[in-house]
Amino acid sequence: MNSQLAKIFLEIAEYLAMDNIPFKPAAYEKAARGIESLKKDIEDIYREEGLDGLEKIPGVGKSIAEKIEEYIRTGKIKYYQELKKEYPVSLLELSSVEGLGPKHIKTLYDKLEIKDLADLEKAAREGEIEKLPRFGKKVQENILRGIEFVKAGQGRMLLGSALPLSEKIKQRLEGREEAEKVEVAGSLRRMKETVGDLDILAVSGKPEKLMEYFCSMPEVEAVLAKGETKSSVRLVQGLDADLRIVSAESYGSALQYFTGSKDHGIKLRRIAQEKGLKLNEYGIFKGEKQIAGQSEEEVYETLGLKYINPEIREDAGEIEASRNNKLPKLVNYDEIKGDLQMHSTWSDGSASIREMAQAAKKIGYEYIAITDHIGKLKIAGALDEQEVLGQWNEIDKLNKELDGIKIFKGAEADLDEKGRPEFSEEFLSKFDLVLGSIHSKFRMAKDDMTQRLINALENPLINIIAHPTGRIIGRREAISLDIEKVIEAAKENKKILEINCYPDRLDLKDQHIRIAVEKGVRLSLGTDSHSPDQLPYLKFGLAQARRGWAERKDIVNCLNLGELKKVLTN
DNA sequence: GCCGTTTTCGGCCCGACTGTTTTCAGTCG
Repeated sequence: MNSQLAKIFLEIAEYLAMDNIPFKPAAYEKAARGIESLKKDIEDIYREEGLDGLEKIPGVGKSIAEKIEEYIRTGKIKYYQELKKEYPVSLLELSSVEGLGPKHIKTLYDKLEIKDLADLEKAAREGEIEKLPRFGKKVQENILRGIEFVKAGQGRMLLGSALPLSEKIKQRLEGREEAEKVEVAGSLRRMKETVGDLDILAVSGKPEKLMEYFCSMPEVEAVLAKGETKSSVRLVQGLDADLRIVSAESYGSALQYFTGSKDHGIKLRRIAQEKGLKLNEYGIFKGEKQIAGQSEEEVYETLGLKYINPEIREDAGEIEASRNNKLPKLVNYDEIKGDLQMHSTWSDGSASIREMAQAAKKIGYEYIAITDHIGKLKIAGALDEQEVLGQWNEIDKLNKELDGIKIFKGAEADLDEKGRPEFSEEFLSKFDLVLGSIHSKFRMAKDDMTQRLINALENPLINIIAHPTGRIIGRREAISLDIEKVIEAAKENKKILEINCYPDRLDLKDQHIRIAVEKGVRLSLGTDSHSPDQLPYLKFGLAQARRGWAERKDIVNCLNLGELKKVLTN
């Protein structure tokens, strides 16, 4: 419901922009972003708090709240349908083509009756588009290229894939003598779970040379735009990358500007205005004079703010917290002492327990939990009781033999439709820690599913709920769940919720983490590694934790061995 | 249409690049 509504409002924004109506498009876009980043189902908000609740959503006022109400009640929004009637075009589909905006789309419809991607492609191939006023041959070619890109289904890339790619490009640029400084900005620096493109910032005394190199890197498939300070390329990996070059005195303000988020930046510039200053990517200006901009710290300080970590720059209260000196002290990577979910060859992993433990020790961990699947279900080579005994035997031996790393006897127990672990209670009580997780019956009704997890949380034999919402980014929807009730149940039963670090899971996600943190529910980080090379996935889960405002005290992996044992036996 | 340490009206972030034009509209982030 949330993303459906967000899409409708984005489309309304496009319609209004087509007619050159000022300011309203930005208002609808902001409302769409506000709805998209909600922590709760918008239907629940409406049911519990009515129109007043809706108006509390950032960017939503009286008029849009009423439209949301109308949609929840009738499944339709009259205003939207009238716009749609006037211009029966697939707006979001068309505007997903790079370089195609509302004005062009209007012209294309008015002159050529182009309604969707198929119409667009046909007209472009037949050479109709270049004949239009203010269009030309190049526009037509760009449209055809853009259509290819959309059709290739290239959308956002997982953080887990984009981060290594950006590192590689960063290293390439850093290897050039004309590059004085290179940094990856954008949503990647904010460590969002997926990124739409790579934003790279550089300081250089010879920008032309660096631009030239950037546009000719082996990863570049096509150059979309090339200028003195800004270029844009399409990478063979199916992602766009932008390079912006600024001078050293503008580095901080440029980094701030290109890191975003959009709403965070807008609010900062408003604050600058209120102080009679101007903030842009080149610095903070008092009249013509630059008074800050070398470093991000300086930019925030000049605006009367404490430095804000990139992960929480979402205009979700961080600016107010910064002003009042109430920012969280975000959990750091060097505070992590172990990994609490991984698999071995005993179930579906590809490495032995010894190999996993040795790799973990090399990272510097104090402990790991081996959490192979157990139970009757044949998923992922689940162990039966006899096999569990064998595994414990091996873990006991390794714990005696290996110094400096403790291996916990863990298990990932499948939860049935009532939230019961499918394994004997006698055995479960002997594990050091038990993860309960859902691997089947993903489509239960919301109330039943919520109760399923609450039951599991009330079970004294279960310590942690693993990947609580079951989503797989880009492939599987999260289970239908009242997340607040689940978090509440975790609190009441003093249980732990997992942040699964696997790049396509990241579950709980940032917004859920923030609710858990606010309620004081403890969280665990588990990579769900199936081989040693996956242990570094921890940083992706940690990034989500930071995006959810988690501090050291919120993450059980920050406890030392003794402290953690105590928590697990409670 | 939204919003308020200039509050219920009058503002609304800011600049680079492209392509089609001879000064700028459109798009993007």
